[in-house]
Amino acid sequence: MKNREIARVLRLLALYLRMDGVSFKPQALERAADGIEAFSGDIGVLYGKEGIKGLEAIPGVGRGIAQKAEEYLAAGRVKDLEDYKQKIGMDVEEITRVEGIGPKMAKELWVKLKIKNLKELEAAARAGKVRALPGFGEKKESNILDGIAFLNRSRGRLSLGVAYPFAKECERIFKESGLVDNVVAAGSVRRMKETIGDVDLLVSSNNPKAVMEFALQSIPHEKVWGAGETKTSMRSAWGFDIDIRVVKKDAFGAALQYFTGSKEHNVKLRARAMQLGYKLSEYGLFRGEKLIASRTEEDIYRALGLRYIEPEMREDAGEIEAAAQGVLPAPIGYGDLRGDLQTQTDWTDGEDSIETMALEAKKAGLEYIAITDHTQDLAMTRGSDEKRLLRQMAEIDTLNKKISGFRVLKGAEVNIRKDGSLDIQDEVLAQLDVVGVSVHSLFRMTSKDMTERISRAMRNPFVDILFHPTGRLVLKRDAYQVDMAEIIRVAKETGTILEINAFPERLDLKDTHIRQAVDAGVKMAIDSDAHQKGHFEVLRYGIGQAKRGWARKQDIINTKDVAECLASLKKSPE
DNA sequence: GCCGTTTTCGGCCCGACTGTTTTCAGTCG
Repeated sequence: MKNREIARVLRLLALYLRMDGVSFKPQALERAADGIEAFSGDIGVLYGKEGIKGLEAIPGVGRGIAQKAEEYLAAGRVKDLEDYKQKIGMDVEEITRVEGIGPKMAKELWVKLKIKNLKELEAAARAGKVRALPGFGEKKESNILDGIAFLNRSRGRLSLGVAYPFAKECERIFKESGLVDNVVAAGSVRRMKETIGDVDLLVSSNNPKAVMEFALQSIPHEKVWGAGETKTSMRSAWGFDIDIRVVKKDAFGAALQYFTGSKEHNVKLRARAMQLGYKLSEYGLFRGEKLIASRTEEDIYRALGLRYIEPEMREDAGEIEAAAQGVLPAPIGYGDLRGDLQTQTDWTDGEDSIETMALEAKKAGLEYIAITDHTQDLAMTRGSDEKRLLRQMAEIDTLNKKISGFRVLKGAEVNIRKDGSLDIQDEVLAQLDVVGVSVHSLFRMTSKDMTERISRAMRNPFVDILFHPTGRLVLKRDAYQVDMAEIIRVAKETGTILEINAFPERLDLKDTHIRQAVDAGVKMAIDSDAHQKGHFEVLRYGIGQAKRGWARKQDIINTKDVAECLASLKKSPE
């Protein structure tokens, strides 16, 4: 599956063109990259079947870009891009990851200082060489160092949204090989951690040698770190490391438990085993030489006197103690959501129509969605004012008469202004089914000001849900300064729902905040924040975080049917 | 380079913020 590789190539080419000051072409390339990434099929297969014409059917892809995709599929490279790489010896992808540095400044850094990578940029900034460049200055230089420090903290980690699909793709490749009894991507992917260091693929087979050979052939990779009889490590073509381990069928459960981690969970679990007179390892649970359990994880936990602990909860956050006392809550399950309370459409920055989104959500097994397009302050998304919002509401009424067995709710993602007021009048908010609010500007306030700003919005009697409450972007930007304990307290006091935004670059609330909200008895909603029809699948990442935060089905309002869900929102005053 | 209830050429999301400026370019969302 080369969709993502091709999208990456197109985006990189766009970056180089921007450095050269080329206009419009970069947008076209980026749009095409979006289209290719959103395309549900395998672009290689599509090309094999329908050729260039097939590629051109993807939104944003015309003749020119289709030919680039063709070139990549055939040769694994695109000449235009290789020429640029030849000419500009800077890792532009890496440099522009620093917040505040775009293609133009990257070019300046290359031309004037011959900076090739992050390390050299950091050195130059420390030496005070960056501030001297035109358009740069002291403040910019210090922001660059901050940005690099943030990147270093997350170095080498991938977002769950990138790693998970590839982990599943690897599982599929092995399943279809016919060589294995079982295959599971263990490690932090299985625990649904928000970022992933590497992927541990665990395979059971009686023919390890064949499996290892198959791995080297079938997983696209750049480099092999080591290839032995039962373990192969490589740097995948997707840019992260994969370990593939083969174990015997009888020991699969023990190995799965061991390689799923977390390390801290396992340390505590082994200590418990020791106290009970056992020894626990990746080969099984033993009493002396005698094997007690190894076939399944359930067998092992049961033998240790524990209720089964789901992978997402294995972080040594009190789960072993709770399981031992029989008070570990059963977390929400992946099939429990019945609705989605945040989606965007082509009325603003989404790509698909209200109807397309509704039909796709229905196909994904949901019973209702709220349409929550942006409001007027977000001019760049063509956010709605009151008048346009009313028109959209009328359109939704018409649509609901047309679709059966599904309900489209009228909503909005209303902007919270600097002083905590909203950019839509209360009279119109009163007519919406779901009012979400969120912060989209002025992130650099003091914690006190930001907390007051958001609290004031939550106190509005028409406001139902606080969307992505902390504003963080995974691996990209820290949360704004805000007192979450106070936000949770005000949510409880006002009956405001807190969102678990499932979009992998947000995952906001994060797991630890979810746990705090659960403890405080605050209700939450898991939303996709879908911007196109293919995005409903991200809900699983939100559910994963909810599990990590010990949220039960009853803590999440969109596990209920539409009537009960609406009843969980604030009652709009008459 | 794409695309078309503005349709085969001529547009392309656009306003706020930041840090650098003395009138603005670059970045971000």
